Amino acid sequence: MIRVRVDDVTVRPTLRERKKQATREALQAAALRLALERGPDNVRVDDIAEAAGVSPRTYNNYFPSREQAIVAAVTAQRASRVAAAVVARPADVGLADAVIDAVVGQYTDSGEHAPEALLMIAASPALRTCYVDTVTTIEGPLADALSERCPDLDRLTVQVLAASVGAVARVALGQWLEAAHEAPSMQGFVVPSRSLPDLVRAALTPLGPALDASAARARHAGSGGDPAIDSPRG
Amino acid sequence: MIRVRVDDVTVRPTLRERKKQATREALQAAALRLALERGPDNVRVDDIAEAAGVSPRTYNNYFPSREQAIVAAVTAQRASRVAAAVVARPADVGLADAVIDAVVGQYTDSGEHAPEALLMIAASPALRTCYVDTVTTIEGPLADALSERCPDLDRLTVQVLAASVGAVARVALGQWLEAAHEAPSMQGFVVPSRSLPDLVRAALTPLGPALDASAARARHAGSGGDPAIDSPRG
DNA sequence: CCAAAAACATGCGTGCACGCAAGTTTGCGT
DNA sequence: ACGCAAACTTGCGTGCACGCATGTTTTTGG
Repeated sequence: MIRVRVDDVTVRPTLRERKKQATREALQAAALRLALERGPDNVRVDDIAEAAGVSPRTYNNYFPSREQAIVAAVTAQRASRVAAAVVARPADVGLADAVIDAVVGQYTDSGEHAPEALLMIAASPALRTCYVDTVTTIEGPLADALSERCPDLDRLTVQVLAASVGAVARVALGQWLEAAHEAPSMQGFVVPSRSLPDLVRAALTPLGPALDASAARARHAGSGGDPAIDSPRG
Repeated sequence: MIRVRVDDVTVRPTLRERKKQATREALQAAALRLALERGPDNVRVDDIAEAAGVSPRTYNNYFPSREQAIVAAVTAQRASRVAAAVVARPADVGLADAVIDAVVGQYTDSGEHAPEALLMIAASPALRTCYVDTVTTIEGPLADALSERCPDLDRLTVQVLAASVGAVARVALGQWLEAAHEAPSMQGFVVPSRSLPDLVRAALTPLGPALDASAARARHAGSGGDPAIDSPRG
């Protein structure tokens, strides 16, 4: 049974929320399946809506663009997983390592999804752009996770750090997809395609000093400072 | 006479390019003027096209969305100015200071544009989103500027740093616009609106260590091999 | 268990982005 | 000066995102 944790109690979602979730998942699944069958350009929103058993208008109540429905099947719940991974790291590892490992971890075991879906996404510019843009989804949850791990960090700083991590992940993902869809023998010196986890880690590494420096600064000014207004995402 | 500098020589743009630039500026100006006159929601693309003397279809050859034409009048050339400012800083100032000052500088003297335009943008969610998204434009030129300033930085690192700066500027701008469009008398503890340059500087500050650390690493690993790669943790 | 209220699904109409296939203008070599 | 090729503009058709009004389902308060 599906439950979500809210305010230290697990509550069963209402009927309404369960139905919405079911519809959403049906749309995601239908969109991905049809896109894989016919190719991304030969799928109309009407087809997806019909396959999911809802009206075309309802489709747009769930997804703001056609591409997002296709991509969502692959990226669902990634944001919350990253956030959970950040707070789950032991408290004695540095902030930079915690964040980097958490993000990298989400791209190592991505094998649950059909690799053909990633190939299709890499092949279509529109889907690639949409897929890359979904990484910004992690900013909010990641900011919350950073606040939970370093309560002395002010809100602006956590937003800044979360946005940076998101942007960097976006760059890494973009580069990887670009390398993945191009012919493997681009004239050149650069290695055509590193493994995605390695690329993500290499991309996030330059950000490490910023994360650790912020954490250190927060520890210092921590117990003396103003009781800042840090209500998580109100 | 308008000239652009390319490869150490100033060349006069061809007639074609001058016309394109004129059309683009006409569209920008018309879009901004009509939006200010009637309000952003009462301007159709046909109106803008007609006011600029081109067909509606041509409009979309220049701008991929209606909002971008309005916003472009305010944000034109910002990217290249930031990049130029970065490389123009004396070589003895640190990379972090150079970048932060360059970005902050672009938001201090923004007074050339009518402040009413910014108010309108702040008031319309669609325009706000579009305006905030334009800061990603600086990523490319900024990456080039970073490479020019620190030639030993590998391409991935400069892209990562540029993307982070862009993301942070986006956060700062978003917060400022959010604060600017809300009622000025939000009863509360938080200062309703810091000045934009101060906010941008405060937002970029946590990123400083990452910039300086990358510059230091590049300097010291200088003419060597594989930059910015950590051994994968254990 | 029932009625009022809130949330949601749906149909319709509008405006917009963009591919395509013309027609037109500009650039450039001879 | 001439003519060809490339680039640009334009009209048309299609698919999509979304506001609005309406009927339907779920929640809530008694």
